[in-house]
Amino acid sequence: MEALPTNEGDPGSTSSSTSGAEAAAEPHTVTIYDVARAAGVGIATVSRALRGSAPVADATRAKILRVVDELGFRPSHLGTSLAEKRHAAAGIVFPDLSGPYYAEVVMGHEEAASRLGRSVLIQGTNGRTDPIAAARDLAGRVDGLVVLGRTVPDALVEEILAQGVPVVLLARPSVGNADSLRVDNLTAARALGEHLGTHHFAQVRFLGSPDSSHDVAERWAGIFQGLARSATRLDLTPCNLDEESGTRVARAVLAGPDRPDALVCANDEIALGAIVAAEEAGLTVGVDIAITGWDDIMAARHARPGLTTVRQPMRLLGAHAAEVLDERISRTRTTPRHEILPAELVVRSSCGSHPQGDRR
Amino acid sequence: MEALPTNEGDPGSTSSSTSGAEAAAEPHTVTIYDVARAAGVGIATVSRALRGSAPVADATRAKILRVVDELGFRPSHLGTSLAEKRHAAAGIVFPDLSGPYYAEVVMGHEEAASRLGRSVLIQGTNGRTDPIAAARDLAGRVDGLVVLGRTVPDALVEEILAQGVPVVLLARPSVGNADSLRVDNLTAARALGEHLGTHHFAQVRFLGSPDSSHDVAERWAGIFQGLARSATRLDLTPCNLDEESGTRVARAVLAGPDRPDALVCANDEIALGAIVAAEEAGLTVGVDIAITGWDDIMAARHARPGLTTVRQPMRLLGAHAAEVLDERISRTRTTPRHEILPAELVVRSSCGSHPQGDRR
DNA sequence: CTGAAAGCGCTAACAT
DNA sequence: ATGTTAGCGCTTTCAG
Repeated sequence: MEALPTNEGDPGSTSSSTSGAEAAAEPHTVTIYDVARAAGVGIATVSRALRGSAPVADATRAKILRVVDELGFRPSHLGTSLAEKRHAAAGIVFPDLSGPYYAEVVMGHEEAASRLGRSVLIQGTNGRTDPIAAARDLAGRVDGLVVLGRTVPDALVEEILAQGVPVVLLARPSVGNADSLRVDNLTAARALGEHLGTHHFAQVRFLGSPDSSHDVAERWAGIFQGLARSATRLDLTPCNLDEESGTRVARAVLAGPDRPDALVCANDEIALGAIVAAEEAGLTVGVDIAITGWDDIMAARHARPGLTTVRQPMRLLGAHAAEVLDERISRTRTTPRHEILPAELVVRSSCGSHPQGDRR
Repeated sequence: MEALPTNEGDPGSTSSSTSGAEAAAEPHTVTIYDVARAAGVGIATVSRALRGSAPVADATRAKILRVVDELGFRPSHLGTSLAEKRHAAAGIVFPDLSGPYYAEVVMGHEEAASRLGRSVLIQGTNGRTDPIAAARDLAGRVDGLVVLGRTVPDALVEEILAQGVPVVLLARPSVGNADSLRVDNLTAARALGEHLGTHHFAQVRFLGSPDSSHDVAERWAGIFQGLARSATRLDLTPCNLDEESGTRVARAVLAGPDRPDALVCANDEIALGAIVAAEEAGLTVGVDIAITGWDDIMAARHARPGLTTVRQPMRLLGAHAAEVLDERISRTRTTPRHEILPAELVVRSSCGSHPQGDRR
């Protein structure tokens, strides 16, 4: 297996031990006082020259800039922030096992927030002993917070809002006067349900736990509605949102009584896991059994058969959250905004239908 | 005194265990002074009671805690940090098109850093107009920085180190006395090369740009070495590290003269893109042509045929960086540490070999 | 146009 | 054990 030689006995000793002398003691960080003194002006003038908050004589400014450059002065963010009473940063909290979905949303957010001149702090709530404390702490270090899913309890959201920190809720019902962004799961789920109904499946099994997340609840409801008119039977088997759970649960479902001819999974990871289980059981996915996912993560389109799924605009969701948050932080808007982004049904061959956008 | 419930109706009320007086429009954020006054003590005592930095009489502490609760006091991170001269945060910079690889590393880092009591700031350098400025800015907001790839120029790394901010370099040659963490690309690449050589491929084509990244350079070198003893011919075609480029470049390569019977791609995304191109060309991957990737991202194992690749411990890389950085920040260690983590060759069927760890 | 000085909120001596 | 008082580094009146 992995007979890969780690590395030689040689512990990276290599390294340039540098000249040891210079790298060591940096006694005094350069402050605005140092610059002022060296330039023969007051600190206020330095501040003004650097941020252009007030007119400064050209000569003075030139001198200051030169000194700044010579001394390598970098204004302390801490000092600035304390004085300005703002962090120039936004935070984003995301839950549990962070799969591709959360990662995409976070990255999308970072890109947009960065463009808006705000740094972004991320905080997962995985193994955190106290996720509540972690979220509360984060709230104290940012000018605005994006909360993904049900990570943070409503009470805490209220508390954070009361502290004056704007909150944007993603994929979760609104709380207080927080903004919210969601994807139209219901419509897409209904479309998926109808699609399956049209193709005359006899027994559809939903893999997922509606009470574990609002998103999943909507998907389940939509599927239910979409199948309402057909003669299809619809059942539910609870399942966590990870691949391993998908495989395990699907394995049980396929081995049990009333074997369904379609597995509608709450997300792509479950579906990909289910595909493994189906193949194990000797079934040909897309022929003997239909399997669908949700999200359209990268692996969904590379799986064979291609996974029929519902595409969520993950990066956009994160990016849009940054914009919505920005309006609140900059007080451009003070009333809550609630938006619902559309999701798109992507039919590939895992559900046996005529593939569309699939390459096989 | 400051009870002026002038604001419009129905603020979330519920909230804290407060006496309800200050719930509405709080013009004045609760500071340590407010607590001290309300508790009839000095601010130092409040500080001591809250952080346990010195003994405080039980009665006093109790009173303070009660007041803190009533007023909903939360120490300002800004004030604390400025006084302590530390941010209690680490930063991580990652480059260009952030695919699954970077996301995994970042998430792994977040989890470990959080566990070490440090928040994490992320900074991509995608569309940033000025990535250098972005990185420099980040450096000013953290106690330590992780730099992924060649995002940040050496000179800037030196500058940041000189500011007294420890830096851990990931997948990149060390600079100054920064720590570095890398994956043993060379050994794994050699193993892959040998594997291919053993299977008697006639023409191997490497898809990737060795001069674009140190990692890619090592992979190319390793493949070269691994194939040295066989009669296999090895060529190189430059390619960016994304899927679309993979498809495009592979398309050209497969249509051109000297069609290779094996494509060794610099990462999984290129490989997945190449698979698309191969199938378009009517080739059966794993039979007519071998295709291999690098990283072992999620899609690699769900692709059909399963993608032969080299698994990088992505999350571990990020997590370990947090630990290495922590030693520097806490000054537990002052000499640079350079580590090389092992990578693992994962043979699946995309290279035509007997699958291992593949489900088909 | 520029300087002195008063904060921003908190920690940590230094005195009691 | 606890209060007083300096900072931490910067922004911003308030006076020239």
